[in-house]
Amino acid sequence: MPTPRRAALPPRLASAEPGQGVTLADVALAAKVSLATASRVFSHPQLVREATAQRVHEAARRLSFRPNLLGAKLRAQRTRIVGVMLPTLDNAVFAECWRGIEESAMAAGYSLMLVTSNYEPARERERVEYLLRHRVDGMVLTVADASNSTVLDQLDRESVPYVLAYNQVSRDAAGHGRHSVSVDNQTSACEGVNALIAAGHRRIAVISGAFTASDRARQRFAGYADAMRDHGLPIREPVNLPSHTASNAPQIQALMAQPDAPTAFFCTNDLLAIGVISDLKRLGLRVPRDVSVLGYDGIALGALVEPPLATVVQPNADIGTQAITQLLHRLDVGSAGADGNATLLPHALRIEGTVSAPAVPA
Amino acid sequence: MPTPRRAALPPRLASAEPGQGVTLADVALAAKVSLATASRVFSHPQLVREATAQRVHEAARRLSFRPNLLGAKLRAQRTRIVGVMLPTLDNAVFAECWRGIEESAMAAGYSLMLVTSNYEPARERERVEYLLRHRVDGMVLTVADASNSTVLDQLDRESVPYVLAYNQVSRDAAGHGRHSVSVDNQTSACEGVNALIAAGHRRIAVISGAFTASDRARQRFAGYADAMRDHGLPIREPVNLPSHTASNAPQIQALMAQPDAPTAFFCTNDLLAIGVISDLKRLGLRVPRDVSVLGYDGIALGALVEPPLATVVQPNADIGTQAITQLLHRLDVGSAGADGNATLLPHALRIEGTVSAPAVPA
DNA sequence: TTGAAAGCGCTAACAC
DNA sequence: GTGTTAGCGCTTTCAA
Repeated sequence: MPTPRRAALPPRLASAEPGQGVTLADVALAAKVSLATASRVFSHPQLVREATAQRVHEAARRLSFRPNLLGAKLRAQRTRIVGVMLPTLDNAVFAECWRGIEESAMAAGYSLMLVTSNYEPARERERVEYLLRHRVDGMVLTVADASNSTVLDQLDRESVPYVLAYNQVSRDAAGHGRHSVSVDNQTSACEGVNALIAAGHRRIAVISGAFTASDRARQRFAGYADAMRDHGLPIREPVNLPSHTASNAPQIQALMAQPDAPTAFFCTNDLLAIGVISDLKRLGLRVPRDVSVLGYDGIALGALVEPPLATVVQPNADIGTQAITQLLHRLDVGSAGADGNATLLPHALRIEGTVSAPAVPA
Repeated sequence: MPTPRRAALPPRLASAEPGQGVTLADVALAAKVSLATASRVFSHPQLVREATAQRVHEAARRLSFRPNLLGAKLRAQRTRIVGVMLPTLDNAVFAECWRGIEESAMAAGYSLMLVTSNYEPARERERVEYLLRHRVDGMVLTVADASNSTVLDQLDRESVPYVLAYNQVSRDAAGHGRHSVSVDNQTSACEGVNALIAAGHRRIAVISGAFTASDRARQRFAGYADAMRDHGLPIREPVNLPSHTASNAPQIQALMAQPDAPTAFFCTNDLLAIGVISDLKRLGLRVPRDVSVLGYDGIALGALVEPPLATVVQPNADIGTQAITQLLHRLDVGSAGADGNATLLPHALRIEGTVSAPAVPA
């Protein structure tokens, strides 16, 4: 029979589970110190004498004391919880990013609360409100469109610290104070398309996710346009595909049936690229022999398929790590007033596998 | 200048942000009701007169009141937070599962806290302790090995409600009271391999993740063994690959160089299968013409590649949905004593694409 | 270095 | 229906 704690505790379930119901007060009592001292042992060890701390630790161990973070958070008016909002985990880009975030946050003693927005602004608002109710100290998020986002406006208004991941805020936005961590979408996309051009392609089409759902897609298309313009090549209208997972053979087929069918595709993300490659294969076309395909993202999976996916690589885990690190730094140091800075992480080009010279040099 | 709230609030930062610092007491004051009534308006609306409720809502709106969940949770001794521990999000299986979990939990008014264990028992223990400190009401988790898991033992000991996802607890474990939601790994794997055999294959090899890191892998191998034994075919030692992402061409090559090289591979997960297919292609082998490959998981990506990945499909989002639903039901109804029940969800076979008859009928 | 005491924001008896 | 009151578990002045 477990030692009965406390004389009588009517509304509390008399649990036999260790840790359950054992409070800091119990520990203090057992260690014959005050509640305050017991608390200090855990939050400000340097303020308490070594011997005393030992006694408290010992008592805590004996009672299987497990701190109730709720009490601490409520009182401290700081939750040490960071809210994370990502569009979806179904795209490996964000799953990889999460890994970076989780690792760094845990190491820094912060907790996380993850929500996904599914690229929908309405859901973004709902989820952000949810995070706010949990009194997260700050947020790391990727929004559909950073340049026109009601959630970001709200966060700014309420001065909730946050760092954007993947969304690249324009440098000249003049003091909106938005922090972001991303690659340079436009420049990197431009370089990718340049590589396509260097390989001999002149008829290059863009397959993209919905522009409204992703400012990245827009920026990457702009990079494509830059490259084409720089080389005096015709800029084609992008093909906006709604979803990653559906087969879009019809659209691709229509494109390939035209007399000036593209010899290369630039897809604004890797998942799209993988789908396009399959669609091309189903049309009897070989990649890269008949058509080249360039993706964007650098998800691990791309290196796993054969031929490996040519792509513009962004450091996904790093983006997460950097974003959370910057946020935690701001939270800890409290440089809330610091002006927004857009961190640009280096990207890389992986031009191989699904990209080669066009069959018939244009 | 914003209307100053409260006479003086020394330690509190006089913030101009809406919602920040506005408490239920402020709302009660503004609505000229007691704190208790204000609280009831939100938690037990049926206990308060309509007109009063209106006044409170109005005041809340005017003051931009945002409930502080921390206070509620601390007092209520129920957090309405569920901890979720998954091995990794890098495998789409779990990312898809998360979607199901998030959707259902949000709809039911529960919050989530996600952690990943990376298949490491040590990290499982650490992360579970972390969740426990947050006083989650229960957990949905996938552990490396459910039949030998210190975290599960701990959870049982502390009678923390939980439901396993993917881990399939043996039915005859006699009252350990473990709840789980999964497909029948062994049976489904057996069926998959049977399909391979039906297609004409007799030399079938298994490529698997580390058995120690996944009880599912072991169960699926057992299913393979069943099928082979049933047909009087030789059971081969499994090839255990450490990671999903690395190329394992050497091992595959060695296998294929043998005189009795397999004509088909059964991979215990889809990611592995995709890697194996690439490795085979790099060896100059065509899939499925020269070698067939069967995966396991049914991740969306598998249908996206060409040829589509033949696989044993499990309902990933459903596994998440069911697991969380069962847990929430237990939390709400409180049938804590109910004996563990292993829910088996239906699987499906997708035999096409990467599986065909062997080139040289054995 | 330690203790006493006052809450953080909210809910839930218990009265009226 | 509504108000009064007593905390949930913890941190943190302020004194000693």
